[in-house]
Amino acid sequence: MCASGSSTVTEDSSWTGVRDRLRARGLRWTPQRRTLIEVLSHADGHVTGAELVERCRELDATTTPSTVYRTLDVLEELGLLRHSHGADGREEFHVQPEAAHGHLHCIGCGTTWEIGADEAAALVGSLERRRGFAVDLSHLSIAGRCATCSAALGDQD
Amino acid sequence: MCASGSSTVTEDSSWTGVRDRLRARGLRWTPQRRTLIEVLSHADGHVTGAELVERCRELDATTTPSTVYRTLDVLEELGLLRHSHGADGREEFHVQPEAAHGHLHCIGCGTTWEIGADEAAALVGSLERRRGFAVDLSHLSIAGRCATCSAALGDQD
DNA sequence: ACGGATATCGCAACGGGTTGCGTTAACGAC
DNA sequence: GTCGTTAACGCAACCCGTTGCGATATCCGT
Repeated sequence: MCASGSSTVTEDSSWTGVRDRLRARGLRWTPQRRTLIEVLSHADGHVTGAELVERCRELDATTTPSTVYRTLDVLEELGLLRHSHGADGREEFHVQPEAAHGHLHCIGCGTTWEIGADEAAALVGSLERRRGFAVDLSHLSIAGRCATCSAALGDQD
Repeated sequence: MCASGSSTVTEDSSWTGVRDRLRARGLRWTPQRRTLIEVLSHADGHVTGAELVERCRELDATTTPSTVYRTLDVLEELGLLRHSHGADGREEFHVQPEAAHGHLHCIGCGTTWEIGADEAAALVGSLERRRGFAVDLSHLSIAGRCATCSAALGDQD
Protein backbone atom coordinates (compact mmCIF):
# COMPACT_ATOMS: atom_id res chain seq x y z
CA MET A 1 0.00 0.00 0.00
CA CYS A 2 1.52 3.23 -1.11
CA ALA A 3 5.15 2.62 -1.75
CA SER A 4 6.75 5.97 -1.35
CA GLY A 5 7.63 7.00 -4.86
CA SER A 6 6.59 6.59 -8.43
CA SER A 7 2.99 5.91 -9.35
CA THR A 8 3.17 2.58 -11.15
CA VAL A 9 5.27 0.58 -8.78
CA THR A 10 6.74 -2.62 -10.04
CA GLU A 11 8.35 -3.31 -6.71
CA ASP A 12 11.42 -1.33 -7.58
CA SER A 13 12.99 -0.49 -4.29
CA SER A 14 16.62 -0.94 -4.98
CA TRP A 15 15.78 -4.61 -5.36
CA THR A 16 15.91 -4.28 -9.10
CA GLY A 17 19.51 -3.25 -8.96
CA VAL A 18 20.63 -5.94 -6.59
CA ARG A 19 21.83 -8.26 -9.26
CA ASP A 20 24.25 -5.71 -10.59
CA ARG A 21 25.33 -4.52 -7.20
CA LEU A 22 26.24 -8.07 -6.31
CA ARG A 23 28.15 -8.63 -9.49
CA ALA A 24 29.96 -5.34 -9.10
CA ARG A 25 31.40 -6.76 -5.90
CA GLY A 26 32.38 -10.03 -7.44
CA LEU A 27 29.40 -11.73 -5.83
CA ARG A 28 26.95 -13.92 -7.69
CA TRP A 29 23.37 -13.86 -8.77
CA THR A 30 21.85 -17.24 -8.07
CA PRO A 31 18.35 -18.69 -8.19
CA GLN A 32 18.35 -18.96 -4.39
CA ARG A 33 19.18 -15.30 -4.03
CA ARG A 34 16.57 -14.40 -6.59
CA THR A 35 13.99 -16.20 -4.48
CA LEU A 36 14.94 -14.37 -1.32
CA ILE A 37 14.94 -11.00 -3.08
CA GLU A 38 11.50 -11.84 -4.40
CA VAL A 39 10.31 -12.51 -0.87
CA LEU A 40 11.96 -9.41 0.53
CA SER A 41 10.50 -7.20 -2.15
CA HIS A 42 7.05 -8.13 -0.91
CA ALA A 43 7.89 -7.82 2.75
CA ASP A 44 7.48 -4.52 4.43
CA GLY A 45 8.46 -3.64 7.92
CA HIS A 46 9.81 -6.36 10.14
CA VAL A 47 10.26 -10.04 9.56
CA THR A 48 12.02 -12.70 11.51
CA GLY A 49 14.62 -14.91 9.93
CA ALA A 50 12.42 -17.94 10.33
CA GLU A 51 9.58 -16.19 8.53
CA LEU A 52 11.79 -15.39 5.60
CA VAL A 53 12.97 -18.98 5.37
CA GLU A 54 9.35 -20.07 5.48
CA ARG A 55 8.29 -17.72 2.68
CA CYS A 56 11.21 -18.73 0.54
CA ARG A 57 10.17 -22.32 0.92
CA GLU A 58 6.76 -21.43 -0.42
CA LEU A 59 8.36 -20.21 -3.61
CA ASP A 60 10.99 -22.89 -3.73
CA ALA A 61 10.51 -25.95 -1.56
CA THR A 62 14.19 -26.82 -1.73
CA THR A 63 15.20 -23.70 0.19
CA THR A 64 17.79 -24.26 2.88
CA PRO A 65 18.04 -22.14 6.05
CA SER A 66 21.78 -21.71 5.90
CA THR A 67 21.59 -20.27 2.41
CA VAL A 68 18.91 -17.82 3.40
CA TYR A 69 20.76 -16.61 6.47
CA ARG A 70 23.98 -16.30 4.56
CA THR A 71 22.31 -14.27 1.85
CA LEU A 72 20.70 -12.07 4.46
CA ASP A 73 24.15 -11.32 5.79
CA VAL A 74 25.31 -10.34 2.34
CA LEU A 75 22.32 -8.09 1.75
CA GLU A 76 22.85 -6.44 5.08
CA GLU A 77 26.41 -5.67 4.07
CA LEU A 78 25.05 -4.06 0.94
CA GLY A 79 22.85 -1.95 3.15
CA LEU A 80 19.60 -3.33 1.81
CA LEU A 81 18.44 -4.41 5.20
CA ARG A 82 19.26 -4.23 8.85
CA HIS A 83 18.58 -6.61 11.64
CA SER A 84 18.04 -6.29 15.34
CA HIS A 85 16.91 -8.58 18.11
CA GLY A 86 13.41 -8.60 19.49
CA ALA A 87 12.53 -8.77 23.15
CA ASP A 88 12.95 -12.52 23.06
CA GLY A 89 16.33 -12.27 21.42
CA ARG A 90 15.20 -13.54 18.07
CA GLU A 91 16.38 -11.90 14.89
CA GLU A 92 14.24 -9.31 13.27
CA PHE A 93 14.99 -7.93 9.86
CA HIS A 94 14.05 -4.45 8.74
CA VAL A 95 13.48 -4.39 5.06
CA GLN A 96 14.18 -1.32 3.00
CA PRO A 97 15.53 0.83 5.79
CA GLU A 98 14.13 4.07 4.48
CA ALA A 99 14.46 5.63 7.87
CA ALA A 100 16.36 4.17 10.74
CA HIS A 101 14.11 3.52 13.66
CA GLY A 102 14.13 1.64 16.91
CA HIS A 103 11.49 -0.41 18.64
CA LEU A 104 9.53 -0.32 21.80
CA HIS A 105 8.24 -3.62 23.09
CA CYS A 106 5.67 -3.95 25.84
CA ILE A 107 6.32 -6.95 28.05
CA GLY A 108 2.76 -6.70 29.28
CA CYS A 109 0.68 -6.96 26.12
CA GLY A 110 3.40 -7.83 23.63
CA THR A 111 2.70 -4.90 21.37
CA THR A 112 5.57 -3.33 19.47
CA TRP A 113 5.88 0.27 18.37
CA GLU A 114 8.41 2.03 16.26
CA ILE A 115 10.27 5.01 17.53
CA GLY A 116 11.77 7.44 15.10
CA ALA A 117 14.92 9.46 15.23
CA ASP A 118 13.09 12.33 16.85
CA GLU A 119 11.91 10.30 19.80
CA ALA A 120 15.27 8.69 20.28
CA ALA A 121 17.04 11.99 19.94
CA ALA A 122 17.27 12.49 23.67
CA LEU A 123 18.99 9.16 24.17
CA VAL A 124 21.17 9.34 21.12
CA GLY A 125 22.23 12.89 21.80
CA SER A 126 23.01 12.23 25.40
CA LEU A 127 25.19 9.20 24.72
CA GLU A 128 26.90 10.96 21.87
CA ARG A 129 27.74 13.91 24.06
CA ARG A 130 28.79 12.05 27.16
CA ARG A 131 30.62 9.15 25.60
CA GLY A 132 31.05 9.86 21.93
CA PHE A 133 29.00 6.71 21.45
CA ALA A 134 27.17 6.56 18.11
CA VAL A 135 23.95 4.65 18.67
CA ASP A 136 22.80 2.28 15.96
CA LEU A 137 19.19 3.26 16.08
CA SER A 138 18.02 0.53 13.76
CA HIS A 139 19.31 -2.08 16.17
CA LEU A 140 17.68 -0.53 19.19
CA SER A 141 14.98 -2.46 20.97
CA ILE A 142 13.60 -1.21 24.24
CA ALA A 143 11.51 -3.31 26.58
CA GLY A 144 9.12 -2.03 29.21
CA ARG A 145 5.46 -1.45 29.86
CA CYS A 146 3.16 0.67 27.78
CA ALA A 147 0.84 3.21 29.37
CA THR A 148 -2.09 0.82 29.41
CA CYS A 149 -0.24 -2.05 30.99
CA SER A 150 1.44 0.21 33.51
CA ALA A 151 -1.94 1.49 34.55
CA ALA A 152 -3.34 -2.01 34.82
CA LEU A 153 -0.49 -2.97 37.11
CA GLY A 154 -1.07 0.03 39.28
CA ASP A 155 -4.73 -0.82 39.61
CA GLN A 156 -4.80 -4.46 40.45
CA ASP A 157 -1.39 -5.45 41.58
CA MET B 1 30.82 -1.47 47.44
CA CYS B 2 28.63 -1.13 50.41
CA ALA B 3 26.38 -4.11 50.45
CA SER B 4 23.34 -2.51 51.88
CA GLY B 5 23.48 -3.63 55.45
CA SER B 6 25.78 -5.57 57.71
CA SER B 7 29.54 -5.21 57.66
CA THR B 8 30.87 -8.76 57.48
CA VAL B 9 29.33 -10.17 54.35
CA THR B 10 29.33 -13.92 54.02
CA GLU B 11 27.76 -13.83 50.57
CA ASP B 12 24.41 -13.20 52.08
CA SER B 13 22.71 -11.38 49.33
CA SER B 14 19.24 -12.71 49.62
CA TRP B 15 20.66 -16.06 48.52
CA THR B 16 20.58 -17.31 52.06
CA GLY B 17 16.87 -16.81 52.25
CA VAL B 18 16.04 -18.38 48.93
CA ARG B 19 15.17 -21.72 50.36
CA ASP B 20 12.47 -20.27 52.54
CA ARG B 21 11.21 -17.92 49.90
CA LEU B 22 10.73 -20.86 47.60
CA ARG B 23 8.94 -22.92 50.21
CA ALA B 24 6.75 -19.98 51.12
CA ARG B 25 5.45 -20.12 47.58
CA GLY B 26 4.91 -23.85 47.60
CA LEU B 27 8.05 -24.36 45.54
CA ARG B 28 10.76 -26.81 46.43
CA TRP B 29 14.33 -26.76 47.56
CA THR B 30 16.24 -29.34 45.57
CA PRO B 31 19.90 -30.29 45.22
CA GLN B 32 19.88 -28.95 41.66
CA ARG B 33 18.61 -25.60 42.81
CA ARG B 34 21.12 -25.53 45.60
CA THR B 35 23.87 -25.98 43.03
CA LEU B 36 22.65 -23.12 40.89
CA ILE B 37 22.28 -20.81 43.87
CA GLU B 38 25.80 -21.73 44.86
CA VAL B 39 27.02 -20.72 41.42
CA LEU B 40 24.99 -17.54 41.37
CA SER B 41 26.20 -16.48 44.78
CA HIS B 42 29.71 -16.39 43.41
CA ALA B 43 28.82 -14.69 40.18
CA ASP B 44 28.79 -10.97 40.02
CA GLY B 45 27.69 -8.85 37.16
CA HIS B 46 26.66 -10.52 33.95
CA VAL B 47 26.66 -14.16 32.97
CA THR B 48 25.20 -15.96 30.02
CA GLY B 49 22.91 -18.90 30.47
CA ALA B 50 25.43 -21.23 28.93
CA GLU B 51 28.07 -20.07 31.38
CA LEU B 52 25.82 -20.83 34.30
CA VAL B 53 25.09 -24.28 32.99
CA GLU B 54 28.79 -24.80 32.57
CA ARG B 55 29.61 -23.74 36.11
CA CYS B 56 26.86 -25.87 37.55
CA ARG B 57 28.32 -28.82 35.74
CA GLU B 58 31.61 -28.20 37.46
CA LEU B 59 29.92 -28.61 40.81
CA ASP B 60 27.62 -31.37 39.69
CA ALA B 61 28.43 -33.18 36.48
CA THR B 62 24.89 -34.45 36.14
CA THR B 63 23.49 -30.97 35.65
CA THR B 64 20.93 -30.65 32.87
CA PRO B 65 20.39 -27.44 30.86
CA SER B 66 16.64 -27.54 31.04
CA THR B 67 16.69 -27.67 34.80
CA VAL B 68 19.06 -24.74 35.02
CA TYR B 69 17.02 -22.58 32.67
CA ARG B 70 13.80 -23.45 34.42
CA THR B 71 15.27 -22.56 37.77
CA LEU B 72 16.59 -19.30 36.37
CA ASP B 73 13.04 -18.46 35.33
CA VAL B 74 11.83 -19.15 38.83
CA LEU B 75 14.53 -17.04 40.40
CA GLU B 76 13.77 -14.21 38.03
CA GLU B 77 10.16 -14.34 39.12
CA LEU B 78 11.35 -14.05 42.69
CA GLY B 79 13.24 -10.95 41.63
CA LEU B 80 16.66 -12.40 42.39
CA LEU B 81 17.91 -11.82 38.92
CA ARG B 82 17.04 -10.24 35.64
CA HIS B 83 17.96 -11.16 32.14
CA SER B 84 18.40 -9.27 28.92
CA HIS B 85 19.74 -10.06 25.50
CA GLY B 86 23.19 -9.11 24.34
CA ALA B 87 23.94 -7.63 20.94
CA ASP B 88 23.97 -11.09 19.47
CA GLY B 89 20.63 -11.94 20.98
CA ARG B 90 21.98 -14.35 23.54
CA GLU B 91 20.70 -14.34 27.06
CA GLU B 92 22.55 -12.43 29.69
CA PHE B 93 21.70 -12.66 33.35
CA HIS B 94 22.26 -9.88 35.82
CA VAL B 95 22.84 -11.28 39.24
CA GLN B 96 21.85 -9.41 42.34
CA PRO B 97 20.22 -6.47 40.63
CA GLU B 98 21.29 -3.89 43.16
CA ALA B 99 20.77 -1.12 40.68
CA ALA B 100 19.00 -1.47 37.39
CA HIS B 101 21.27 -0.61 34.52
CA GLY B 102 21.39 -0.98 30.81
CA HIS B 103 24.21 -1.83 28.45
CA LEU B 104 26.06 -0.22 25.65
CA HIS B 105 27.66 -2.55 23.16
CA CYS B 106 30.17 -1.45 20.56
CA ILE B 107 29.78 -3.33 17.30
CA GLY B 108 33.27 -2.24 16.35
CA CYS B 109 35.42 -3.55 19.16
CA GLY B 110 32.87 -5.62 21.04
CA THR B 111 33.32 -3.83 24.32
CA THR B 112 30.37 -3.50 26.64
CA TRP B 113 29.70 -0.70 29.10
CA GLU B 114 27.05 -0.27 31.71
CA ILE B 115 24.85 2.75 31.72
CA GLY B 116 23.17 3.79 34.87
CA ALA B 117 19.82 5.34 35.51
CA ASP B 118 21.31 8.80 35.26
CA GLU B 119 22.62 8.31 31.77
CA ALA B 120 19.46 6.68 30.59
CA ALA B 121 17.36 9.36 32.19
CA ALA B 122 17.01 11.30 28.97
CA LEU B 123 15.61 8.32 27.14
CA VAL B 124 13.49 7.01 29.95
CA GLY B 125 12.06 10.41 30.75
CA SER B 126 11.28 11.20 27.16
CA LEU B 127 9.43 7.94 26.52
CA GLU B 128 7.62 8.20 29.80
CA ARG B 129 6.44 11.67 29.00
CA ARG B 130 5.52 11.16 25.39
CA ARG B 131 4.03 7.70 25.58
CA GLY B 132 3.62 6.80 29.19
CA PHE B 133 5.98 3.96 28.40
CA ALA B 134 7.87 2.63 31.42
CA VAL B 135 11.27 1.46 30.21
CA ASP B 136 12.69 -1.70 31.71
CA LEU B 137 16.19 -0.39 32.11
CA SER B 138 17.68 -3.69 33.13
CA HIS B 139 16.64 -5.19 29.82
CA LEU B 140 18.04 -2.37 27.75
CA SER B 141 20.89 -3.09 25.40
CA ILE B 142 22.05 -0.46 22.98
CA ALA B 143 24.29 -1.18 20.03
CA GLY B 144 26.47 1.28 18.21
CA ARG B 145 30.03 2.44 17.94
CA CYS B 146 32.15 3.78 20.73
CA ALA B 147 34.16 6.96 20.36
CA THR B 148 37.31 5.11 19.40
CA CYS B 149 35.71 2.97 16.75
CA SER B 150 33.75 5.89 15.35
CA ALA B 151 36.95 7.83 14.98
CA ALA B 152 38.67 4.90 13.33
CA LEU B 153 35.86 4.70 10.81
CA GLY B 154 36.10 8.40 10.07
CA ASP B 155 39.80 8.09 9.45
CA GLN B 156 40.15 5.16 7.19
CA ASP B 157 36.82 4.37 5.73
C1' DA C 1 30.79 -21.65 -26.80
C1' DC C 2 34.35 -23.48 -23.44
C1' DG C 3 37.02 -23.76 -19.29
C1' DG C 4 39.00 -22.30 -15.02
C1' DA C 5 38.67 -19.79 -10.60
C1' DT C 6 35.94 -19.46 -6.79
C1' DA C 7 31.51 -17.84 -4.73
C1' DT C 8 27.68 -20.24 -3.29
C1' DC C 9 25.06 -24.19 -2.35
C1' DG C 10 23.29 -28.06 0.53
C1' DC C 11 24.20 -31.09 3.98
C1' DA C 12 25.13 -32.39 8.45
C1' DA C 13 26.40 -31.17 12.87
C1' DC C 14 26.57 -28.00 16.33
C1' DG C 15 25.18 -24.32 20.08
C1' DG C 16 21.99 -21.84 22.91
C1' DG C 17 17.63 -22.15 24.60
C1' DT C 18 12.73 -24.18 25.07
C1' DT C 19 9.14 -27.62 25.63
C1' DG C 20 6.36 -32.07 26.48
C1' DC C 21 6.08 -35.88 29.09
C1' DG C 22 6.80 -39.80 32.06
C1' DT C 23 9.35 -40.57 36.42
C1' DT C 24 11.32 -39.15 40.74
C1' DA C 25 11.44 -37.16 45.01
C1' DA C 26 10.37 -32.95 48.16
C1' DC C 27 7.25 -31.55 51.40
C1' DG C 28 3.18 -31.33 54.38
C1' DA C 29 -0.19 -34.07 56.85
C1' DC C 30 -1.18 -37.77 59.62
C1' DG D 1 7.94 -42.72 60.12
C1' DT D 2 4.75 -43.38 56.24
C1' DC D 3 1.84 -41.74 52.59
C1' DG D 4 -0.11 -38.81 48.96
C1' DT D 5 0.21 -34.80 46.27
C1' DT D 6 2.48 -32.55 42.94
C1' DA D 7 6.74 -29.68 41.96
C1' DA D 8 10.76 -30.56 39.77
C1' DC D 9 13.78 -33.58 37.37
C1' DG D 10 15.89 -35.69 33.15
C1' DC D 11 15.34 -37.13 28.75
C1' DA D 12 14.44 -36.54 24.03
C1' DA D 13 12.96 -33.68 20.61
C1' DC D 14 12.45 -29.39 18.77
C1' DC D 15 13.33 -24.32 17.21
C1' DC D 16 16.28 -20.60 15.54
C1' DG D 17 20.49 -19.59 13.84
C1' DT D 18 25.51 -20.71 12.65
C1' DT D 19 29.47 -23.15 10.81
C1' DG D 20 32.65 -26.54 8.26
C1' DC D 21 33.16 -28.84 4.26
C1' DG D 22 32.81 -31.17 -0.14
C1' DA D 23 30.08 -30.55 -4.38
C1' DT D 24 28.03 -27.37 -7.65
C1' DA D 25 27.43 -23.78 -10.76
C1' DT D 26 28.10 -18.71 -11.71
C1' DC D 27 30.81 -15.67 -13.99
C1' DC D 28 34.76 -13.87 -16.49
C1' DG D 29 38.20 -14.22 -19.97
C1' DT D 30 39.19 -16.11 -24.21
